[in-house]
Amino acid sequence: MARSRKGRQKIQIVKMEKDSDLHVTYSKRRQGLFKKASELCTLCGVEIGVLVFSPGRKVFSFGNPDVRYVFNRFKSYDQNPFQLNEFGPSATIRGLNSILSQELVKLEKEQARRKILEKIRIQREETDKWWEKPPSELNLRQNTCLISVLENLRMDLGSPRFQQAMVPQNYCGGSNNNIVGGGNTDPLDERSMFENAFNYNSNMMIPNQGPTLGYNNIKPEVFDPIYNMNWPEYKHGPY
Amino acid sequence: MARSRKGRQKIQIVKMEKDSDLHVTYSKRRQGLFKKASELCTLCGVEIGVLVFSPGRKVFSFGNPDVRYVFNRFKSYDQNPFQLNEFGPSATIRGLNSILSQELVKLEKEQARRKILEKIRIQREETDKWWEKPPSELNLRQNTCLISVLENLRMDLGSPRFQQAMVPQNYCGGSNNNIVGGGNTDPLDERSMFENAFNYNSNMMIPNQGPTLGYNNIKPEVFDPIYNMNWPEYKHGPY
DNA sequence: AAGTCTATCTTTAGGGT
DNA sequence: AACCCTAAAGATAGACT
Repeated sequence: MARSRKGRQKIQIVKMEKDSDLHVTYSKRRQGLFKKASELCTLCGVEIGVLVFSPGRKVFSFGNPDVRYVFNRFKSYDQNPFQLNEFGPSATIRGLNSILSQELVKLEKEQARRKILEKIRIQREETDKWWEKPPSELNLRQNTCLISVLENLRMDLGSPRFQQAMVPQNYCGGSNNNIVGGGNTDPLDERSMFENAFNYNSNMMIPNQGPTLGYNNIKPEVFDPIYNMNWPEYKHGPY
Repeated sequence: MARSRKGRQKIQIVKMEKDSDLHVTYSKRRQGLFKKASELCTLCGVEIGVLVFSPGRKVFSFGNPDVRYVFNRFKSYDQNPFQLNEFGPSATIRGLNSILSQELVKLEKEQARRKILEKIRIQREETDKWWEKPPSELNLRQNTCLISVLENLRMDLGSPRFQQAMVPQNYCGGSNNNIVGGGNTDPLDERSMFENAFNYNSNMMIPNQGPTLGYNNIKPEVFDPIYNMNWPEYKHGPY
């Protein structure tokens, strides 16, 4: 109960040099950003997708209704020559413009739905932890996956980067502007790695009412990956 | 100089019903969101992509270094079976994991650079306002574009939605949850439409130092579309 | 539609546990 | 790393231009 703590200090908006501060600020502000996005979704009923690659090269996302959906919607705008290309649409076809994009949005929605349903179907069909089975029990797709993993492993065995990846190392900050840089969490901690592997949620807290889908005030065990994907599992490495 | 203006009032985070309030709040908060994203980029040196589809179905984006780049990076994570798939990577191939994703990131960077350079090349090669030329002067690509526009125009001429699009209308809010809804800006204002057509910036103000590329304290005439795309041109319809 | 103003709400830096 | 706490910084609702 000390009387005068320092309180918030003004900071310059420049790259933070101290690694531990950067960690903390990153986590706090990412959470803040997602909250703002969530509020904007709810207040204005808009669709938003946010992707953040942490300094540790992990992916965090916010999406309403879903990151993939939002970015795919963008992609079709991007590719639709009548809506937006580098020349812009002719003034003579402006009425067509809105119709086309409306149809595109409908189409996307349907396609996205189909894809999701198919994914769920496949997921149910194939049993858990297939990679732990003997190769003879794997289907073609799983075998192909395993084979190429082993191929690549063989090819990369001599590489110095592989040696590096095999010993524990912490995030190495400081060197800016190089997204390939940075390290891993301890690769010897197999349990946490294993848990990281799944599409767990990042325990995002949205204190107020969140967007239509995928959020609520409760911390769910697992976010529905259809509506929100946040990698990796929060507890084992948010950074 | 009235002594007591109301000041900020607390609001519930629920869909705003009054259309004019929603407009204002959307604009203010979108700006706030982008600023937060920008600050996070700079402070922590991370890569962020944000896409917002306004209630009027227009696209606004923030990206460091670029929305498309960030999404593509995400996509390769998404598709890379060793990094993140619905099963998760086997614990036995974890070292390979980081190497693969590092290589992928490098590859993406190179590919993105090539694409951008090619785009610039094409853009310079083809002259401005090609659609105003007689068809005989157009190249194959431009002609194909024009033809399909006309084809679609013919097909849709009878549609009631086309008739609608041809008369002025304002944004029609209220009906939630339907991204296909909403209207256009006045289609008779050809000048503004024409200006909208290009990848103009949305005059985003970033008071503090922005991310590495594409931002500064000045309001530029045209944002470099490589680093930031904000549609449509702000002055003629940000909503 | 965008900018200004201002009181007030919200976020967060810096510290502690 | 993930919480807590507090004071200050920052964002913004509401009103006006």
